[in-house]
Amino acid sequence: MAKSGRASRTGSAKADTASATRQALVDAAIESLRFDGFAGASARAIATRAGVNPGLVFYHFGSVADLLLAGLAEVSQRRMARYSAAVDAATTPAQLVRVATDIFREDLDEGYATVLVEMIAGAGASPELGAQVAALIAPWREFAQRAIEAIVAQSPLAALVPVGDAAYAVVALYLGLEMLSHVDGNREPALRLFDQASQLVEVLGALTASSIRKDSQ
Amino acid sequence: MAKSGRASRTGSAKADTASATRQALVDAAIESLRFDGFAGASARAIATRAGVNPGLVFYHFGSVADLLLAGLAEVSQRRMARYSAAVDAATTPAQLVRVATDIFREDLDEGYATVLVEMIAGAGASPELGAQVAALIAPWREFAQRAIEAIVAQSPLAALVPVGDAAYAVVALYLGLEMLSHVDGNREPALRLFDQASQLVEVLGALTASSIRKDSQ
DNA sequence: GTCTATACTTGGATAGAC
DNA sequence: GTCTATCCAAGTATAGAC
Repeated sequence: MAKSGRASRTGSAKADTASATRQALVDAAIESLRFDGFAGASARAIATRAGVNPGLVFYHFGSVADLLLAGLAEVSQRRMARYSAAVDAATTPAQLVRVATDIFREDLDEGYATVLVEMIAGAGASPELGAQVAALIAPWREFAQRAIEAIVAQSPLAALVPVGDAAYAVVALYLGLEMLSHVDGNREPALRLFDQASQLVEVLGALTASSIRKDSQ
Repeated sequence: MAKSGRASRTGSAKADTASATRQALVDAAIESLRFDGFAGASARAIATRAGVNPGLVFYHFGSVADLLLAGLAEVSQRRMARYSAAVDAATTPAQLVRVATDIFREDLDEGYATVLVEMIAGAGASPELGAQVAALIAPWREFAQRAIEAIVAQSPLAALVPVGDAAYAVVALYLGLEMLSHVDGNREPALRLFDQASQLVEVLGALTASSIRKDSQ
């Protein structure tokens, strides 16, 4: 709460019904992407979930696509805050991967990953929408790149694969794991891979530490 | 040609117009998934591409979803033949990865990967369709697993990650790379990763060979 | 058996009410 | 400024023509 509270440009005293409607529509758009998919996320479907008239989609957002983009932007923002806080709190690479695993599990269970996948797949047919979705996921590539840099910092691994390419692969893997686990109705194989990545990082960390010890002898 | 030629159960001499219609619809469904996306692949859109009456979708396939599944099955079958032949021809792991890279490039350029991604993402909202799509991609997981087994055979790597999980990751990565490269309109980063995988396998192959030599000394 | 014309439903968008 | 009633286009599905 207290996010945008009252105080719109109209300064109306009547509890800012407009921004309440906007927010209800954005929340409903997210739900609809999750449960109806991009194909089923129509103005009617979204408005029904929000409990408002379908016309309000167009009044407040201009088009269904723009409302869906607002939904994706909100999910992206919420999750970026979550991931950022977790990454800042982690002190070792192994900790970082473990905490990322927990948040990824949330992404699967709460449908955030589904929203992202539906928007990317749905936007493929439209160049304009595609470009806007691409702009919204670009920060995630950068975020992944920073996280990877933190993991491989001062490690001989850094030279093996360019971190930009590695970040690209990590984001791609994230998307693919969501798709497979969602269509299979089974998230276990995906989570197992995260656990294995966690172990791999621990092993690499130990190797790097010992090689650094050797170097400084 | 000469695939099912004439000779339907009716035995009609008039060039089997029915199966020609069916094939035109399946081909159009594939095109529509590729260019219109799952959301845009309506009976009308597909029938227009095929140059036939929309009602024929329902006469021949019962529903749009079933026609789309037929399209996916056809793409899957065509590509499995292509991949299988290539894998059989490759004699070394490095060759295998290189040849897989070439076919993956085809998958991106010819839209086969798009068809798969659109169907998986589109099927997410419907449990029935989801299960059918899952059944169609299961053979790909098995195929990936066999290929990975061939690569890591007699290698110490085999013990690091279960091949089933590795196959799951490879398929997920394939799907994610298609999504990212499609939405970005740039396939280069994805192809670069394949090249790097190719180099990695060559390095691992050399390491394994030398360790085997050592073992047998 | 194959296909077309058409009925019916849902979706996108806006003119006008409040 | 906010919202609703309503119009038109597009989608699904089938009854009936050939």
